[in-house]
Amino acid sequence: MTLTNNSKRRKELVAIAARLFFEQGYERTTVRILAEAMGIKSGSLFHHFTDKQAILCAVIESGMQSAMQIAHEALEGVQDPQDKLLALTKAHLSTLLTDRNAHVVALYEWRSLTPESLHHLVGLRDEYESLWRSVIQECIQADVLHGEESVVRHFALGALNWTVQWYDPQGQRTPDDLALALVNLLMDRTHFN
Amino acid sequence: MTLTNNSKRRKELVAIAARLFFEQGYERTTVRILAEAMGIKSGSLFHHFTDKQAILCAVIESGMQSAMQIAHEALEGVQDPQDKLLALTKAHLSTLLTDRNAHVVALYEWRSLTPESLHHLVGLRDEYESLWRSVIQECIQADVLHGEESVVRHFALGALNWTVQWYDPQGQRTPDDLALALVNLLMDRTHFN
DNA sequence: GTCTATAAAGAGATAGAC
DNA sequence: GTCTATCTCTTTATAGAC
Repeated sequence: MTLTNNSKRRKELVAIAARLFFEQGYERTTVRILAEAMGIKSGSLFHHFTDKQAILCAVIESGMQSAMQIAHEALEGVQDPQDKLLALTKAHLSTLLTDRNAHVVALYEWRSLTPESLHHLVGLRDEYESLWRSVIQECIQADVLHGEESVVRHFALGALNWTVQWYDPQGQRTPDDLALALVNLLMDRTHFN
Repeated sequence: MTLTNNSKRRKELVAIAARLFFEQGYERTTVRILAEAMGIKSGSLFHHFTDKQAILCAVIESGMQSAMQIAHEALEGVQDPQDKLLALTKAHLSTLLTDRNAHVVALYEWRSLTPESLHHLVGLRDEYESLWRSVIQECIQADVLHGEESVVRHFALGALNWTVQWYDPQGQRTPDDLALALVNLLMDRTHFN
């Protein structure tokens, strides 16, 4: 019951781990710190997860899945390519900056995964990137964006993923403001207000 | 002689540490691994550095200084705001992707610094960002870039800093190609070829 | 499912000889 | 400046009782 358990309790534990991995980084977060935050002793942790790395894997899986779900919801019913790009950008920043945990860990801590876990998760990552690929391709074909798709996509996602390094949730700008600013920067002249 | 030693030997050791921190991350690189790569025993390491974190500090300092120096050289004699932006972008990608070590560590491993080291290095970082601030401000005033300076700067640097996550040195694109692509993406329509 | 207790390994760092 | 030897502490993980 350890590997494929999606009980409410397990989700709580994964959420707590996500918060700590986000705040301190995976390597610096010990199993004792994790257990204490979960209200249990460190030995009990290994009843829920086979090892520490499995916790990271669960956090990253949860981060990718929530990013994917919110992105799909954001795109629902949207037709115009530029509107799609804005919606996708807002969705991405929303999971990154509002619920600043699992998605951030998914972006920054993949190096600590075992090859097996990486192999398991790489499909999710590719699925998410495919969403971006198709929307950016549409924008290029509609002539509102210019450049090679893969380069534009990597630059856009880089600009977004780096926001976690400088964004201040207490500041005056909302994630949606930032999304608008990026899309306006990438496209010729201002199209949105 | 440990703290303020810039001998050739010390620079070699810092360069080796930079490579390992870049490849495996700071936390996962043990002092034994460092020492082995340096051709000495782990005990000898502490003749050169007070502790492990001091090695990281030296690596980051070296990364910031080389980024700064190359940026200054790139800007020398350049007058046009767009040309300055392109030069600065090329310089940044050059230190990040060609000599893929100390500058990358400087960007990604600041969380493992002690408050004292951070305080020591934050001035260097601010100095480097000021270069970017002034060039982007010039571009906005010259009407070739649009938006708030700080937002544009963070997005541009984010897009650049994220390249280390996906750039393939064996691929067909050079760092200079990428720099051109980014500047063209940020500015209205294509200005450079 | 959680506890206590602890094994086993690895980490950073030190001391003193050469 | 490097070595050997080792200390001390922390880490992940396990075993068995409750």
